[in-house]
Amino acid sequence: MKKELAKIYEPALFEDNIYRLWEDSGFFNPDNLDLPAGAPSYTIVLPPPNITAKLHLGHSAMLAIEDLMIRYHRQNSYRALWLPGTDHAAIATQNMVEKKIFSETGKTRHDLGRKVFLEEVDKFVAETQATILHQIRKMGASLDWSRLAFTLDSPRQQAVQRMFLDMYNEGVIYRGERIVNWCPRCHSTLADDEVEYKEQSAFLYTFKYDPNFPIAISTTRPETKLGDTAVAVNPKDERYQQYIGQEYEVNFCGQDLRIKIIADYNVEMDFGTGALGVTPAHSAVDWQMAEAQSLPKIKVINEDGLIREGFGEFSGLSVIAAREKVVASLRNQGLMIKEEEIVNNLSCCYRCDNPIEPLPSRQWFIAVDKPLARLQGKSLKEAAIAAVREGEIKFLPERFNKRYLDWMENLHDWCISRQIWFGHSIPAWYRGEEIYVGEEAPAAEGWIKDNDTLDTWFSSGMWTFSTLGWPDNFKDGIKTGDLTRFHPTQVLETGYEILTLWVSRMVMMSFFALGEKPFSQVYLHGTILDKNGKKMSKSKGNGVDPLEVIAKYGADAVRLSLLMGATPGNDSRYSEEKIESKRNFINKLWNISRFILNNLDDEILSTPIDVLPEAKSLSDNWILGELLSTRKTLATSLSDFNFSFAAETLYDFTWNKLADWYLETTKIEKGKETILVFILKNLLIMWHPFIPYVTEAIWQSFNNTLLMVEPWPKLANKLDYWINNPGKEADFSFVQEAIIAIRNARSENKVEPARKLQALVTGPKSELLLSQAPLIKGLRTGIESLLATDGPPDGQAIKVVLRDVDIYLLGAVDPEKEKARLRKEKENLLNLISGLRAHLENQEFIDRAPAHIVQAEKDKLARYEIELEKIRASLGV
RNA sequence: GGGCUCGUAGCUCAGUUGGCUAGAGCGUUACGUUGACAUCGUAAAGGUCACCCGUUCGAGUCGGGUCGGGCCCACCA
Repeated sequence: MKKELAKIYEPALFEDNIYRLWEDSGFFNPDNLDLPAGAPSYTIVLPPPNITAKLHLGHSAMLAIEDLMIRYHRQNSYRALWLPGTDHAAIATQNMVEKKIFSETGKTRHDLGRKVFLEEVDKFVAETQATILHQIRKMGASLDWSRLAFTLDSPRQQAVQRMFLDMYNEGVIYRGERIVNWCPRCHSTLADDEVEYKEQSAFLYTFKYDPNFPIAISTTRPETKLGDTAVAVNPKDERYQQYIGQEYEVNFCGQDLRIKIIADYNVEMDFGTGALGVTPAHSAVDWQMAEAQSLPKIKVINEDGLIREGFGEFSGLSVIAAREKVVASLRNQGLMIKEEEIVNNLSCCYRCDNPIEPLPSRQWFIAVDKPLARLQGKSLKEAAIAAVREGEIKFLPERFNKRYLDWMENLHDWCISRQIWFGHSIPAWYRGEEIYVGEEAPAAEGWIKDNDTLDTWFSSGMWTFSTLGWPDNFKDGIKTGDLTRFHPTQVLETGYEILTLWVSRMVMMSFFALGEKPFSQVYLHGTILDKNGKKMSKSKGNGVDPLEVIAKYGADAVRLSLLMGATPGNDSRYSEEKIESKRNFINKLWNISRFILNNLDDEILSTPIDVLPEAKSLSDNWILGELLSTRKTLATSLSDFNFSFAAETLYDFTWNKLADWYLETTKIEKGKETILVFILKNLLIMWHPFIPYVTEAIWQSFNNTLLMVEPWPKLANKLDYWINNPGKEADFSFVQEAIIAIRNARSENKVEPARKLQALVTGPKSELLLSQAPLIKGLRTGIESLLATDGPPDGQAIKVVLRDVDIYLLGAVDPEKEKARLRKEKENLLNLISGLRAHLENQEFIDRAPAHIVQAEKDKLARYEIELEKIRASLGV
């Protein structure tokens, strides 16, 4: 039974009910879809949002794009799985909760203790997670909630522990030292992106270690020079060639040092003296040089930012105090050559603003260069590079291939341990110098658990397979269950800013665990900026709450506004006007449907959808051709990830072709019911992945089935007929141009309502129109001759008629001007033709270009030649 | 410093491997409608496609350079 549609579409009245209807149907879960056994899978894992805060518009855009892909494939008989989840975001979450507790109670995490603090974090996580899941549902996202995951829930914890053990046993995970960013005040390490650089003025001191040392060095931190073991120069620097490889015993401010002169390309020749004192223990770059050259590493500074024991008068001093003392000593000895004030970047803690101290520290690492038997001798890095280079994994836009490969090729071992409390624990135990790795502590006494946790990207790197039942679904190298059916996934859709942080890690982790890629295609979306092109952020207060705009305009309008005008990898701007215009469109679609449904009865509505109705007039022919070519464009643009273009094509068809023209003709011409119902059903099916709510709401008013699982009708063979039908374009322009002609002709008199003319002029009722418009005799003859033609009308013929009509009606066209225009056009065509001929005679082009391009060029040439003939004829040549 | 990217109408952006008179939405103006449509329709105005040079029969599109935004990475010891 058909239900009456209201005059205005009010999203709030429908959305929640429809979401419930979808969810209750069970079809979000691909296991419940009625599909043949061999149906291909289509899997997307949702990039798990951080549970630090509620979602913003960027997330909404992500959801809109992914839901579009999933719904489209679900309709088209794929085993479509979209897997939801959230990320524990270790550091970010811990900071958030620490701040919250501190502002509420004035207590730090140390005051609470590890256990109580983690309970607080869990409370926070539960709250935000509920908010986030609610927001996701409001967007209409068709996620399979039965598979909901969290990077720190129990199945994921088991997976992470197992991964750590496997990697450790394979020698991929090892414990080693490296320079970390240490905040002496917070007593914790900082990730590279938590370090903030601040410009400050500092003194650059140039001096010699002692009078017998041949080279002067420059530094802003003389106190660290107590730990120097080398001086590095650029290998191309002629000044120092003779010293390279030599070793010197020096006494620097009372400390005996052994300094080797080494060559390294990282040294800039024109900075300072072009010679760099290498302090392996207190500079990341120097550490690398020391590793490369096997230099000893002397620790000078301790975890409190004080000079360590064993440095005589300097021991126990702060770095600043030690610096003053060293400088004074150098001045006294006459070793100081130059002191100049410069501006440099100071590394600071993002939390407390204090300068950070690079310190060596024992950490857990993943060896990215270790050859692995399970990867046929390739290292993780090599496997991850090969997958992209050989095209197994593709990026969109393609330019991110380069960024990925550049980053991968320069990748060093990945430090995975973090000195924070919230996160996956490290399954390692220590007793003195002994290390044991395993989930349970060894039976013997005295073993102490590793206190650190894992980098959050360790667990999110496993996201594509930890969510599909790994490791239980992976026995003896063979995938079972969900892993067989859904891995590798088809598409990873995410923001380009986490390409290196996340995407690259997923590739390595998947190759290690399963020996296969995690996904085939990576679609990278841009960032949603505010109206002025600025990033949205809490501190600026320019963020937009998706729930608010959904409440105001409906989820469909928000989705469509985020999909249209957004291209992969490019940022797009948010504006409320844009949402408003999409809201208006959705209402238009509602009213188109309402208009059609009001003119139909129940029987016709049950017409099978895969029966192409018969076209009885030019306008029928035209609109069906447009519908089917729109559908074709839509399918190709969707498979090319050209979402914006897909939506625009459909939008243009719906509004400019269907509503503005065809529906108007049906107000005059009756008997279009079967065509209208065919168009309406197809229209709703095609729009559904973009704007699921309104389309489902309309569909439900006259169907018992769910639009969500309504397949696109099979019309392939018919499609070609309509697309190749040359009448389809002509009819439209013919009508339009006729209207213009009529209006121009009658500008002095009263004008017939344009839309009536539009309708009348196309069909059998044109007689009526013509009798009312005696002025347009030329048009009449034209129409009559066209109507008399059998078969599809010739577009060119229509154009010729129209030109005649134009000239006749206006009487104002200067024949000379027209001739001049034609001459110019002729000139143009001649140029085109000779160019195309030359092109086609070029053997290189014929050999190298794909066949369809060559054919297209040939077709073009043929068209131009025909056109040229016509112009020649009208010029009387 | 290295790399990437963008510059098209007042604003936000399309422009599908170079092709006929460069498009859309919003905004502006005029006229017409208000029995599918918080309207809607028809039209108008508005662009040296940042600039220069080159390749080509032909450049918004390809190459080189200049200017101006944005992003990423590295980082001055």
